[in-house]
Amino acid sequence: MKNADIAHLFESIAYFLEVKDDNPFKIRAYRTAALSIKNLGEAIEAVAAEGRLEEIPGVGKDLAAKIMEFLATGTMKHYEELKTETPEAVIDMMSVPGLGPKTAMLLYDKLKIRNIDELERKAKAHKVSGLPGIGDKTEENILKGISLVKRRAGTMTLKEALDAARDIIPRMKKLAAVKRIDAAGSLRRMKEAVRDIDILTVSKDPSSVMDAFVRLPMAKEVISKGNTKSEIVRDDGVQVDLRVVEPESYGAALVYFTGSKAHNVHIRQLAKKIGLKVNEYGVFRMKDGRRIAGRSEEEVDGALKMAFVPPELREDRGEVDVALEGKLPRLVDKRDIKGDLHVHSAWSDGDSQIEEIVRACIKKAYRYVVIADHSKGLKVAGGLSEKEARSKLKEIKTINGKLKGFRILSGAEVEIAEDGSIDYSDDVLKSFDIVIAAIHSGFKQPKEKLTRRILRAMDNRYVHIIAHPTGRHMGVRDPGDIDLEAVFRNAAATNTALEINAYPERLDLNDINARAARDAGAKIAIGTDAHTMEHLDSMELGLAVARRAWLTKGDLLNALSPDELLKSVRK
DNA sequence: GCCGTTTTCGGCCCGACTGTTTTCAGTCG
Repeated sequence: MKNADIAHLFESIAYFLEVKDDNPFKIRAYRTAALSIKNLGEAIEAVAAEGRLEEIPGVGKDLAAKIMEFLATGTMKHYEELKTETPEAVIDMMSVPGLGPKTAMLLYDKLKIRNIDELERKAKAHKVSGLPGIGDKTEENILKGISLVKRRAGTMTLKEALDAARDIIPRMKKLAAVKRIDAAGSLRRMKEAVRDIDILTVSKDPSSVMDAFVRLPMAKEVISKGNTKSEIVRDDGVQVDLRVVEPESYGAALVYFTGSKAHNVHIRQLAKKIGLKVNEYGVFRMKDGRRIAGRSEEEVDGALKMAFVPPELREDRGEVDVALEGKLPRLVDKRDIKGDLHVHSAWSDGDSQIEEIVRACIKKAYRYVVIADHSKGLKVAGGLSEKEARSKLKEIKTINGKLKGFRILSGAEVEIAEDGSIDYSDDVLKSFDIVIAAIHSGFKQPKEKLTRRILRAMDNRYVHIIAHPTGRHMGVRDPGDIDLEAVFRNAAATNTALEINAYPERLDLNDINARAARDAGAKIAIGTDAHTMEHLDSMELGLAVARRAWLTKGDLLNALSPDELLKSVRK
């Protein structure tokens, strides 16, 4: 899939044009197109082959031609040209917060700065202050920005962000001055990767809230502290922003600070068309400036004649139009989840005995758990021989005999070999309730081979679920080069479910792919891949991916009762 | 560069903050 490559090229072009001080709307057009292509649920090669490029929102004649050019030649002339005429140092410097194209270009022109280290040296030597429009303050801020860039390890996982927010929000909630408090931003949208944490509050006494915030024990550094907005950096480098608003603006502010930016732009355009203006303070009538909504998000969406859009959907992936029609899906909910479809026990590489897992799952109000230990092919993870697998089945039977209202489903996470065969014989496979097949080696194989392995595994009538289909590990390993559309089609055709693996660094399938898989007719299974009892909590993350994929409970195996599940996966 | 139940040309979301300015440019979300 070349989607990410093309999106990246368009984003780069946007930066180049910014440095050239080109038409800002043209720059926006490139960014819009890049986002649209990232959000695409299918390979852009396929869209191009069918002549549908201009159906992609934000892609017109020009950009369609550039995409075709890239697909045919592997390069884009416009990009290459801009790249040679734009100094790399300027693009580098723009990664420093507070440094935009204008200042970066100025620094490059006047001081011939070649990289960020050099910029740091010159700023420390006070060579930056005194340039036109730059004083001591700006120089100081550049140094602050550089230290921030150096410490910031890109993004954190959704789990890390949730943990950080859950460390801070309860402390702030205890303050008498805090009337309401919510996480906002990409964290509230439950995005798989989060850059900083945005928190929104209501208070009659903002300054005392700000004081308490910057004095939090985990606040290592205070970036800014104002009356309504402050920013801190935690000891682990995570930036946390806190804002205070009036109660009558809380809903509008929550919409605004939750984003996404593309979603906000879309609803503001929409508002304009019907004579309204939306900002972070409310919804206003254009003709007399009167506020008609703002206290709650429902009120804001309602004023725009939209159904309430759940935060997870606010990515400008069609949710605005569907909300206008009042046809948003009822997203799958925590209460719909009746079981975990992928848990490892101490039989292979898990920490816990089956009985302990059962107790933990009963606590979560589940009705079943699939104990899916590794198979003999994955020796490093203590994969079970056929004989051990039989002993495990016996133990499960014994424990099940003692349980009421809860059931252990016997499972295995089996290996998909190089040729797509499975490392247990059919006789062994059919003794399990649920068989999950997975690739654990050879992710870098060529697309055809990798795809064929998965397709063949799905053709096995005893394989019910494909685990972590793309094999990605955020920050460690990119997704394998796989023809996902072929996988989705075959999943539907063979009644093989595809997993949303809820392991924090996996989240695989991701939101976009899970939605495309469902649209292709595939069933989806959330599995935590838990190896410890804490890992069972990752269901929350898998559920977030499912919601961001627009899934309803009818799309998820986890929403079925044990009996329904066993019936549903039969081939 | 895209886009069109107000348009194929003339728009394109909206506001805050900061710093360096005497009215605004740059940056950010």
